[in-house]
Amino acid sequence: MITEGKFTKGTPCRDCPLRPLPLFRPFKAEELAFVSHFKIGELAFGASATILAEGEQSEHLFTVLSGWGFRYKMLDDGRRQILNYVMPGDIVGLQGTLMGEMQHSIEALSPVVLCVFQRDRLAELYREHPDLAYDLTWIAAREERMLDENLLSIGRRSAVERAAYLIAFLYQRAATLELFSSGWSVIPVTQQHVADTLGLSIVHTNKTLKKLAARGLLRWAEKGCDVHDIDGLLALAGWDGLSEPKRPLI
Amino acid sequence: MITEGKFTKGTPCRDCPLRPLPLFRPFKAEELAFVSHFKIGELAFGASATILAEGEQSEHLFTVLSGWGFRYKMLDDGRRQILNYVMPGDIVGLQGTLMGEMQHSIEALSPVVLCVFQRDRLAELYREHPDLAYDLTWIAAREERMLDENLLSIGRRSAVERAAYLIAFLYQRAATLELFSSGWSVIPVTQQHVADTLGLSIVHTNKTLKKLAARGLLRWAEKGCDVHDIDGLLALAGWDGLSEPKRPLI
DNA sequence: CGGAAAATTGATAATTGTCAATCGTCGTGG
DNA sequence: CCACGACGATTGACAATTATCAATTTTCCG
Repeated sequence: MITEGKFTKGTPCRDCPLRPLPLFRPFKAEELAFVSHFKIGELAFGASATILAEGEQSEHLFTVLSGWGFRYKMLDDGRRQILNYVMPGDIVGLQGTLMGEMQHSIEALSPVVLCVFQRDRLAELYREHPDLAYDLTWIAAREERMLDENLLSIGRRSAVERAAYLIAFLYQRAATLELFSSGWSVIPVTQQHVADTLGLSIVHTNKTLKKLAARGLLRWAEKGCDVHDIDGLLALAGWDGLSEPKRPLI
Repeated sequence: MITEGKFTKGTPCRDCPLRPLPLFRPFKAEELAFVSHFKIGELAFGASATILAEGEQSEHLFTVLSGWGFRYKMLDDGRRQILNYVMPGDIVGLQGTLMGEMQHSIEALSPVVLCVFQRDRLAELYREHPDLAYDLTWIAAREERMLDENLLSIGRRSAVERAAYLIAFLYQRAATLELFSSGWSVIPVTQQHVADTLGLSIVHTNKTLKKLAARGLLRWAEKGCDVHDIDGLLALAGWDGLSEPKRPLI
């Protein structure tokens, strides 16, 4: 298990594999130039590595370039709550960068590569590139929106509804990123991750997922959850699904 | 019940009653000048008025000048989840302003007065006042942090711990705003609000609060919760409490 | 005074958690 | 190639927590 990430120079932003996705809003040439300058390299982690730890002063700001991870907090006695998942295009470490210490940890679910940005230059970003500054706020507001949904789900949905919501949520996020191109759609989480996201015990989570499988909505596959019927999941959760217009990528 | 707010010219920012609080970071003269110009008036609501409704296009951006409110979402069948509370100095409507439609509603707990900002001028804020833009992002990150804590609480704490956490959280936020100057400390919520925040039923919430009262940690007073032993609540919740350095006010 | 909203209570039911195994898969070392 | 061990999934039995139902009581206000 790699805990320290491996640093490399990485690919230049102009060759960014993410930016061409239809999901992301177009980027002005000067913005691209600035971001290229803002990025100082890449950091690679293995699956289950700790990317950022609670209590750390984060020196840098990151964008996920590839891979899946999750943000979580723990209580003193070890109870863990997964707050949200991070996927390509997500910004990571912003809370820590703005407010000092990280108040949550981030762990890799699969091998993860981050773009590394120099914290010092953030002021320059705000000074010289108001559009990018706006984008940062936008991205923070988007995270808030996801957390609102999660809170609603954990607080008020039943176990089955909650599970359906979570799987549908992850499926849709990954689908818009075109992570399922290869034909099947496996979300790389264990049932323990699902349990820690839903606020349920592992045993009850297992029984709940079985119910969803019995309805033909999903199947538990090798190393994750294979979605069979996204519409069924959405209906069961009573959720409209993600409504994401074009979003910024930094 | 007032649903439409009453609009007035309001007090000029230079006489803002909030800004002098030690909680808020100092403000440069030019920032004050811009914000004065950014603010177009005030909007007053009565207790239990709907300040913003899910689905609305919000024309404006607001800062709470006085009063308590809460943000919430509902499922189709009426189940309600309170996401967070809003208090003086909090920004309201940012999600809607940035991303289009509001995805949650906001209701007043007590009479509330908002400062109203012209949405159109937001671009100008980003262009001309990078420090204020930074503050906006900072405030969004702060909200995210509070939501993280809430999520941890709802997902992983027991009913009693959850209730203790919530009351301590609200108490501390109000205390830093010096809302309890008059000697006693009553949080203006009903048990239904507590229930909808904790994700519990009203009956079980009542029994849970009784347990806290039996331990001498609080008492249910007229129109709210009177905190008797904040340290006891913090200890019971296993929570360190709010750690807020100076924060920006817009 | 009357009525409505909020708080309280006890009884009972449903949901979810805990315990204790078992099973399956997979990678490693012999 | 096979045994071993680790981790994750699965199960059944039972316990604890939380929800629901159905009153009552209390408080608040016009």
